Amino acid sequence: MPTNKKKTQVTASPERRRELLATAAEVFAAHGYNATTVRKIADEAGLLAGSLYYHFDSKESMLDEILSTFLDELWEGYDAVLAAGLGPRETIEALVTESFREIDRHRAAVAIYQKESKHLVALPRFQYLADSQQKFEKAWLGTLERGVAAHAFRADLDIRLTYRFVRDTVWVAASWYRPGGGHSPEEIARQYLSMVLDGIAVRT
Amino acid sequence: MPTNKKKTQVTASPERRRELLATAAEVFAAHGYNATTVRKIADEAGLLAGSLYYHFDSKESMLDEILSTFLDELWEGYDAVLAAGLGPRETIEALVTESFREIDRHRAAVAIYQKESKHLVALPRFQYLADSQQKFEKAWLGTLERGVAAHAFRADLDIRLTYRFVRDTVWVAASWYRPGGGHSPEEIARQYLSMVLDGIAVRT
DNA sequence: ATCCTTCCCTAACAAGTGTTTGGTAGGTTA
DNA sequence: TAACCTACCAAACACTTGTTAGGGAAGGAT
Repeated sequence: MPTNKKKTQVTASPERRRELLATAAEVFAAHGYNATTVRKIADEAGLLAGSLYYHFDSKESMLDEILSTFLDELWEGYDAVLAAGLGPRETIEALVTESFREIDRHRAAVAIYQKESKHLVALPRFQYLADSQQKFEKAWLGTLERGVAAHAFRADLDIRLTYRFVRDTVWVAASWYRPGGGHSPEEIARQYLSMVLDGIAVRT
Repeated sequence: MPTNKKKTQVTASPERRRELLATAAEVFAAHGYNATTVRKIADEAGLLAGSLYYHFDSKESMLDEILSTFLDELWEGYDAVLAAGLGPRETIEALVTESFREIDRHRAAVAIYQKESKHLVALPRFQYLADSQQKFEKAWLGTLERGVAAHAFRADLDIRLTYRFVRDTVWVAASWYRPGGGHSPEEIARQYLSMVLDGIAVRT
């Protein structure tokens, strides 16, 4: 959650920044960060490569700003859920629903995060990714443990495995989810929760 | 399943090829295909960049060979399962178990497939990726539908959403799975199936 | 009219990219 | 010994990469 200070040596309007970051995020998500040239971003945005450096001081800083603003918003939602004092099952439900809402709002950023965070975590500049991941694990794993203790969740499952499955399946949805594509985030969350909580098999 | 013909203008020993492909796959999986330079692969393998071109005719052809051999082996296993004439639930169980076995055997290739297949599908050279995905969807979706018809699986879930969830959750495991890390593929499959089929909530 | 700020362009840079060409050490075969 | 093959190296190639420097057009403020 404590992300980076955004020092840009420029007077620029924040509106234009957001526009450019949005198209950059789109391209990053579509082709991957490394495969994305700064010229391709500029092309998509309708200006020349060098002109991007009026708004940002490097390609990496664009990525940085995309990811950090996404994580800031994500934790705003998560913290609200965690502070609500819900029971374990209700907390899981709220976290999942909130996650799908974030995917809806930051589809590109989530896709980038999914693909690149594994390498970026090593870089000092992206330290906040490691922090976020740790906080993330603590929240989810803690809730699952609380649920097992309260006999809301089964005790015979490996809790770390369960955590990984739940976590990954939520976020990979960003790779196929398209806003306005028939399913609302809440609808997807409902279906997903129904499957994870109750299973897909018919109860006998 | 019908993959590429492997024309390499060289008399080379297939043993050395497999060695080099294995290290290339490792590097691709760790840093991503585009971020991986051919010099880094050569470095890791203990030779110079140009020497790789004695064994392969391009960086892309290495990727091609890695993915196609993986998919060939995968479909060998899948086809055997699908031809066994099992019931829907047993088919799902067998497919999931087989998938985790493939992740165990081809961890690097699966990780690469996960990250890169989305872009590669567009390239004519990797047409077989699209074919495989279609066949994959047909097998899984068909089995799920069969299960719903036979009252083995719940009828109130969106079957396409369920398919995506199940599919993704299986394969993302490649991002954290490490062979010889406490959990065998069969153990992971068992836990995963228990969760997906019966849910994590306590039955009331 | 002058100045200043904002936003972009032109043109180039140094480094790194995948790939090719020609050569060569060392073992195998004739 | 001579010819040959395998597997590599050394050095360069053409191109792409992220980034920078200097300039200029448009418009508001003075």
